[in-house]
Amino acid sequence: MANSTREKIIQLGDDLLRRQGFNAFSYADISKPLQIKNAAVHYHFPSKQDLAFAIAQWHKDIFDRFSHKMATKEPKDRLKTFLNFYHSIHLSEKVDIISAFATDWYSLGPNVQTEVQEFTELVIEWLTELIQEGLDLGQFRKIQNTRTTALRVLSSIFASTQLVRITSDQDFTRVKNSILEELLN
Amino acid sequence: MANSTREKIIQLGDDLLRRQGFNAFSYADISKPLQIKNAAVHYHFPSKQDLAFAIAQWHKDIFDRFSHKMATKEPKDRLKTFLNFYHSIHLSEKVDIISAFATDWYSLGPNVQTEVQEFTELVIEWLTELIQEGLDLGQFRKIQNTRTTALRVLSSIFASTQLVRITSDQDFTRVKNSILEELLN
DNA sequence: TTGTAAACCTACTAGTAAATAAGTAAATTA
DNA sequence: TAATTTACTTATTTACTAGTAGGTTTACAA
Repeated sequence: MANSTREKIIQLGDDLLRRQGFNAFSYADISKPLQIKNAAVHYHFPSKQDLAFAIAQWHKDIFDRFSHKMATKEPKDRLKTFLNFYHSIHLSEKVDIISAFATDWYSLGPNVQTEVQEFTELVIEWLTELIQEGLDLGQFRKIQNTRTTALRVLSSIFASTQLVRITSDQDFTRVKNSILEELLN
Repeated sequence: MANSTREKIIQLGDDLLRRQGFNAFSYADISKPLQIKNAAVHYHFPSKQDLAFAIAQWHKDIFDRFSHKMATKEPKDRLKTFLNFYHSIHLSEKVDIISAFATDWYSLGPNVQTEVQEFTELVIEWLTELIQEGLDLGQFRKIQNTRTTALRVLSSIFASTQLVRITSDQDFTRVKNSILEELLN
């Protein structure tokens, strides 16, 4: 059911959430492009919170599949793929899903918040393990505590998707390369 | 006129913008606490864009005074003061003004965008100069291109004000100390 | 063939959003 | 003192918001 209405709503909702923010889009912004009625969106997601929850869940699923597919690759390549993934986000004028949820944090219900927290922890742990493996294999340089390094990689990269909206495109590439240079031996 | 109604509106608007986002607060959220009417807010700021513009301008003024006051201090102390300033932001459950504007970027009119761009460039340049001076004085370690370093400091720190909403308080301190350790000799 | 459930639609409500028109009291200026 | 301006209020308007009640179509199962 890759192209079911439900799936289309989630994908478009995700797009709007990350492009404009949770409070900047309405059910009409979803129903119109999909050529369905307002009520049809409410049929699949009774409240906007339900939609937010589904979007968070969707990202958890995607990341799960991503990390499984990457499991066999070596740390260096995993990091590069991760950074390139964020590069594509920035090119599509969206921001990272974590920072999108973070800015609208106080508009989210408790169950959505929990889901986002779980997803974020998943990403941080994945990055932490990646860095630890890279260190063990001698591919990476030891900088600081692994979680701290993971946090700095994550925050640098996702702040960049926001910052480049204001400054210039080049600044993203700068930061991206700087992260690689810093870590790689 | 530090406590004029106009000033109060700007300060409360700034607070709401950075706590909830531009599209998550209304003129009622401003008028009620100030015990004035909706229309009184419109008297000072005919449109919400005008308010956003005034907030951006306000931050430019504040930063201007801040950088003048800091001009005589040495790079190391300037950086520490800068980081502590962001620490206080995070403690007040707000996010940095730049990232607040960045997330709601496509809700902003062109003149507001220009104002925000000018402010952001001001901060980046200030940081770049600070780092360059620190290097010249031998207080800082050379890592990369100075602007790149400035961008990484800025993005790390302001992403952290968002990220800690999701993860934990400790994570902010981690990142903050990591920035200092990385730069300082 | 009948029953049922999924996936909608039509039509609506109640509430809230930004914004405006017109009026007023108090202070400032000519 | 008269005229004007500042800083509001009262009272609306227009447009949109999330959300709902109830009806319709389609497909599939009993």
